[in-house]
Amino acid sequence: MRLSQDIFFKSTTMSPRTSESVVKRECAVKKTIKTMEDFSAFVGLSRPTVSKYFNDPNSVRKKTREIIEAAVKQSGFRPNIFAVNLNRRRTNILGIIIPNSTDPFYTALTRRIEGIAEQAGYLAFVLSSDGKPELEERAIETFKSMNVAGSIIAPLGVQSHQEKLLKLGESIPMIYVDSPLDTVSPFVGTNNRQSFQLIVDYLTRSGDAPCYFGMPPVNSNAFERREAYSEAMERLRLEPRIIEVEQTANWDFEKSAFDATIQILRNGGFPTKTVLCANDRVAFGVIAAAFQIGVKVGRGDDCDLRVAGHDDQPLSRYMCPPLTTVAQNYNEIGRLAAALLFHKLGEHQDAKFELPANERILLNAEIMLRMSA
Amino acid sequence: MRLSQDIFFKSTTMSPRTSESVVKRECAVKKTIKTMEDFSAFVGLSRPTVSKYFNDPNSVRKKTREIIEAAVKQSGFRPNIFAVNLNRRRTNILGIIIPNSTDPFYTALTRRIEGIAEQAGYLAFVLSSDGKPELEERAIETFKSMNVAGSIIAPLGVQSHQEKLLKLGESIPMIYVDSPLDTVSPFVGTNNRQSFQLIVDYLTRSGDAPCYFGMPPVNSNAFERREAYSEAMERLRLEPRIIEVEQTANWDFEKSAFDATIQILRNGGFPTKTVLCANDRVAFGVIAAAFQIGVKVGRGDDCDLRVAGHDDQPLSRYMCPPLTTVAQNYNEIGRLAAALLFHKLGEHQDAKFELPANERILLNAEIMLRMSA
DNA sequence: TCCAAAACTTGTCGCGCGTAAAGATTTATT
DNA sequence: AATAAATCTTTACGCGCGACAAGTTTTGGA
Repeated sequence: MRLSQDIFFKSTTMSPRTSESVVKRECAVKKTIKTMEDFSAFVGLSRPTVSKYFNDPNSVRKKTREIIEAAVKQSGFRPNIFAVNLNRRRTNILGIIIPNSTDPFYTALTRRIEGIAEQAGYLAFVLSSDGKPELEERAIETFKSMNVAGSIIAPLGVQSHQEKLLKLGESIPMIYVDSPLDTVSPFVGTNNRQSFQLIVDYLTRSGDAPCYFGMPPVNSNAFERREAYSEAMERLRLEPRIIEVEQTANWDFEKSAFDATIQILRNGGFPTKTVLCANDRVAFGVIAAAFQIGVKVGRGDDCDLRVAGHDDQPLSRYMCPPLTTVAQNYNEIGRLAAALLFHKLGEHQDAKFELPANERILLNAEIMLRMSA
Repeated sequence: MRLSQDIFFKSTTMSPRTSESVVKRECAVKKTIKTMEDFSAFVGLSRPTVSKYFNDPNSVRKKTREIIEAAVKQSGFRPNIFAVNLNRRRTNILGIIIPNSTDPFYTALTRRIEGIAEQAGYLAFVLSSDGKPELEERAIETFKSMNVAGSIIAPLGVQSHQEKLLKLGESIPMIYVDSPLDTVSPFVGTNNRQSFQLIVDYLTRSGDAPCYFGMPPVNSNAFERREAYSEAMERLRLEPRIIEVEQTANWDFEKSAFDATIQILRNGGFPTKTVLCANDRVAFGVIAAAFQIGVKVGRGDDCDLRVAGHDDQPLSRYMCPPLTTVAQNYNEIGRLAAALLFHKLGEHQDAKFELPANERILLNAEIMLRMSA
């Protein structure tokens, strides 16, 4: 055992290599171990070695690793995050920005990414732009001041301060999810064309052709999905019927859809007996309004209206009636966004990862047939 | 103007006090300002003065403040978060732990706290324990390694590693929300006794006395609410009727309630025509199951079953039928938790804040009468 | 047994900033 | 105009750790 003698408590009291009583040792642990210096004295190794371990456990000998791990378990020591990241070439922080922290779609996506990040040794820091471009900008600046290793962003789209985002993108790798910022930046999301063709096809075959109930123009999906609907309809040589909705970037989808539907149903109803909504939350509003007006939603003979959504929110299957929708694969979106980011960071990927040349990934969606349409 | 001459770009090229062309200045900005040293040279002030400004803008003269603020706006400079927090007595980070990141109740609460924290100059770091005690523990250790100034935690309760939490509580101020960790730690939450008395009273007056449909035992609310229901019933000299549900700590409330309800309705139905659920998400599951079985939910004469919830989730009003429930005031919970924390941190409070001696705050809930009961 | 490679050691520097002390300058007060 | 108070500047240190260099010990293979 090679222990320097200048730290009083070490050799006999604290080293896990000694066989002192656990009680006594734990006392010492609680009182003293604050820094990696303390900790390295505790384990009886030099600080650089311990530092190496924390940066890459495999960079030290197995025996050494086991000694350190035992000591970590015993003392609960963890390197100070600020000190670690102050002096690193690249921090181990990932920045995530979502536009709405109460929307289950984004929280589910976030959760997935957090998990992957943690496994890869990164800490995910999540900020919400809360639908406001200025908050999105603030979040970006926060991440810049944190020198994040990379960032995954679900942008506000048209409202986003594109220059700022692109400028940040120059200094750190950024991946966009959910809705693209532009036509060239790395992106992972759902193929709206495919998903809307899927649902339009189904609705058309099984009943009335759908009209389209849009979402507020909060991001580019609002436009893309409307276009995708129109294309799918034209492909079937049907005339698209788009319901005009309020064009303010309001994230309270349910409420605006509810209010609009009440108006519509009181003034002659929808142009067709089938309504395809831009997303599930819009559909929730439509269904609730129909219920309250007394219009029966569903695909039975006794029903007045079919309603379909898009996204497959966690609650969609528990609606009355359960919502027919298209499932966005947020697990895959999260996984691929993380994979794309790690690829740009030069991280080792477990599975073989085929990177599309243009760094843009569009995932297919899956139709969820339920009772609402 | 007192500018040291040892930094080439300063006086003529970069100082905002000079009247150089904006173009030229912006070039300089982009290229060079990385540290507070750079920035202080840019504004033509000393670094300690600039440092003082960032710690408390009011600690410098108004004129100085304006100069710095203009330069901040122009350069976008923000002090490196890691460096700032490495050397501070107390960091400006608040740690928030919630048990489920996809539950709108917690996300709404979190959002509120984030906003308040930001206004007070703190950065809220949110971690989810995802229902798992080991993740809750990890989160605590992460916060410890970040030396967070304070923490707001919605604990897993019985499952929580109480010792760890209490140990952390010794070194940093901690406030518990939603469900208490024990009977003495600072806490802000809803008064389950009051809220359940409210809804039980209402349900009893307006129809059948309710039976109680519990939530999985994920935290102490599960027990407290059941007790609160029983008390409210006994007060009315009615016999409590509690439906036995699966006793695993499963956060997929809707699914477990849905499955259980299907079973119940197929085997003779509920003991009474009114079901009071431990929370709204449970009620969602019950309502969905009733719908699919063909049992009509609502308070009309043509209805078979009344269902009430607790919490007033954002979607509750859009259920079919809209859910009668009790609204937890998460705005107030968030505000008071933050206020309590800031009080312990010795922060100045805007409004007068009456601190209860035992640091425990129970808020009354408000009944939301809708169509489901 | 010997030797080179691997793994460790000691020592030092600096990341970007907070903080404190001591001196210089500006501002407000009389 | 003179003086005190407020505000600034200069200088210096250290937070906890990553990174690197140079020296020492351990390890494993022939």
